[in-house]
Amino acid sequence: MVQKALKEIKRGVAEIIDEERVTELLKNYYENGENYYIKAGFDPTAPDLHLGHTVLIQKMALMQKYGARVQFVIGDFTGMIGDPTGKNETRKKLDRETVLKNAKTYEEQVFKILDPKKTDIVFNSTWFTEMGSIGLVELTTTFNVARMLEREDFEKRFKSNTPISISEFLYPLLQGYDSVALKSDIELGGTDQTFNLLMGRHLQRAYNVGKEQAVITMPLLEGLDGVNKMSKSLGNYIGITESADDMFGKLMSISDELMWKYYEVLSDKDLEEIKELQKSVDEGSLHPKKAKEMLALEIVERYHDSNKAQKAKVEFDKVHSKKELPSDMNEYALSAPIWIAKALNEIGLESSTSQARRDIKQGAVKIDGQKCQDEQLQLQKGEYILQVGKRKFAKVKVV
RNA sequence: GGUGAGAUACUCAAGCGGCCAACGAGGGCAGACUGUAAAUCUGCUGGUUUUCACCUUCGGAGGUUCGAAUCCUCCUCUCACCA
Repeated sequence: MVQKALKEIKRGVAEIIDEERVTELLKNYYENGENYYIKAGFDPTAPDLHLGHTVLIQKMALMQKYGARVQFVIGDFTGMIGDPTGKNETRKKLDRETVLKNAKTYEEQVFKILDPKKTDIVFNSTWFTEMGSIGLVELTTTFNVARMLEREDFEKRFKSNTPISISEFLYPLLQGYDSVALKSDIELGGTDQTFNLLMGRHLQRAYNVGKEQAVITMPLLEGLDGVNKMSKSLGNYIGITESADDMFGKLMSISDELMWKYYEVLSDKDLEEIKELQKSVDEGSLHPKKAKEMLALEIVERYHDSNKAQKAKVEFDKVHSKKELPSDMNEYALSAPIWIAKALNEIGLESSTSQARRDIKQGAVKIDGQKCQDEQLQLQKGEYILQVGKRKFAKVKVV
């Protein structure tokens, strides 16, 4: 049992630090029915969860089946500082109300995956406001600058004389202290978090918590561009609250190479099964598009349902493969006569009339399926279907 | 605290009195090709009830000039070096 659980847990992870401890926890669960705590921290500023986050959350959901209780930490205190991982800009301060609102949004999204009965949502300001400045200074004595500079990005910045603020040094300490306050058994995070996660171990020792958390890191999911990690600010993400059609479409647009990575970290299929698929594609017996469709269906199903997923697929084929019109389009009413460029701008298909003119010149604009050649065209009374590029459609009634 | 350098469109980055709505690269959008892929090639990438025209943009505020992103003054902010 333990081995089977461990095997499933290990799937797709980047690294497990202290695997023995994980084994022990599982054993204890199966033999004595004791639960254990897994922790993961989330930034209170970005409540829009995307598939990149789900890699982590799914892993936690899986572990909930094997006796884990999830400590879902909302970093409302640490959020004020901003994680220096990567090149973040200074954060805006968030007021209490916004934080709570964001937390609510998290809950709604996260319980699509996690089991609410086995999840505790906690705010780290709870213990940090209690800690006080003396406590904070004590916290800083547990670590030294040289070790802090071992962190790769700090080291780089230090060597290149890029400023590092003291508060940035505080961040890993604070995040690590969460594990002390919560007495976590395991902490999960992305590979870029490794240093911060290990800090939890260090601090648990320093504060004599009586245990040291194991660390599980998950690979970072590349975004739709296949290069950068999935993030909201880069706009290369698939949000879990997006409509079935959008989700399906976005998944279909990833490159074939990226598809296999997505399979590995996002799909519930066995690794062997995925290998089989990949083999059939390589041999040519399975069209890569088919393989991608299966992936897209699986994921859309997870966040919607199989019915909607099927519909999204049918719709997708209709619009893109057969080049037919989508079944629902936004409808607009305009008064006649109206200049075509103006109309496109008004209904939001184009950002300006100048842009509309450019697109018309390039042949990107279609009216009722016919390329629009005349940028001066006036739309007279009647109903038209306007299209810009391959994906933007609208129905317009001119009266 | 002292000295020097810089601030240009989504990002990086040219331009240093008229030829500048501003080179180039990345990104984005569109077209061709396709599997709405990827790769590749091509075009576009301030705005305007209408474009061989007009209007607004080069950190901010003034000034010089027929004319300024370019010169001068002050301010704000960044960065580097020294202390």
